[in-house]
Amino acid sequence: MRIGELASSTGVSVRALRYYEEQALLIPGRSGGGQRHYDEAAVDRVQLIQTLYAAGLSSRTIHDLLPCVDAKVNTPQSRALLNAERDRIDRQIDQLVQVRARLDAVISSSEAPANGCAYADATPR
Amino acid sequence: MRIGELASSTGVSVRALRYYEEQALLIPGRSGGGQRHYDEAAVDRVQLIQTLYAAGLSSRTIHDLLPCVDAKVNTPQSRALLNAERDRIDRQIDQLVQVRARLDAVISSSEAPANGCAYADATPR
DNA sequence: CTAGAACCTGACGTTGACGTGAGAGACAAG
DNA sequence: CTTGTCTCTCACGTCAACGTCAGGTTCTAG
Repeated sequence: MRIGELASSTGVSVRALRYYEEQALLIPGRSGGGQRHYDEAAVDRVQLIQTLYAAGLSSRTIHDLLPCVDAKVNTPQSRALLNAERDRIDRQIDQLVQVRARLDAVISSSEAPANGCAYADATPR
Repeated sequence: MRIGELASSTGVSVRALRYYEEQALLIPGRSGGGQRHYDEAAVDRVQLIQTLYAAGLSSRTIHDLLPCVDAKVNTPQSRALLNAERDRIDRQIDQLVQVRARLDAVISSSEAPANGCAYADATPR
């Protein structure tokens, strides 16, 4: 499949796919006149990349981790990287849980009907 | 206290504190010659701001939410914003938990001693 | 009063993950 | 063969949360 089809079937932009190649995350083949050609597996790969980006990983980290996720290479460096990222995500989850709890506290107190909360006028910017 | 003391007692940079003021997150008083002057409560406020930034909230969102967290105002708009951010954080946590699980799977399989994992040569960039 | 540290206001630089044209080539349909 | 759509490669623009440098001012210790 060509880049446009992969883009529409994954929901990411054509520009993003070219960027992934630039970052060596997803290297397509080339057909005759130089157009990119992706196989079916690219769909899952793109979705994995998007998931990792959404988890806050950088292109560099994703590039280093993908071979591990593919379970093809396994070096001391890659294990260290995996553990480091796992710990980072762990801390990030803790942070988010704390913030969520704080927001929940504000929400429940503000949604309690007769708790004396005053309505202020909106202050648009 | 002046900006330098607040900076060192919170761990954020002087530049960041000026930026917070620019974003209307923390407005200090001014002394005579125009120097910023913060009260003690500013320390907690700065730490709250940092926490919210760490949770991925934007300056704009934090600006809109701070009055709610202060529990002083309570409008339909603010409640909608609170719920929206809470849901966003919820989804973000889900994402992170999934990625963590995936990394854990890779880690446990790669750390299993005799599983036939091959050592590849490092591919530095 | 004076030196030096801390502070002030612009204003441009940085980083990452793309967005957005510009100008030209590739490819399927008729 | 032509037209239209898709694709190509530069290459500059964007946005957020600051970093950093310049040139000038304010405050504090001695």
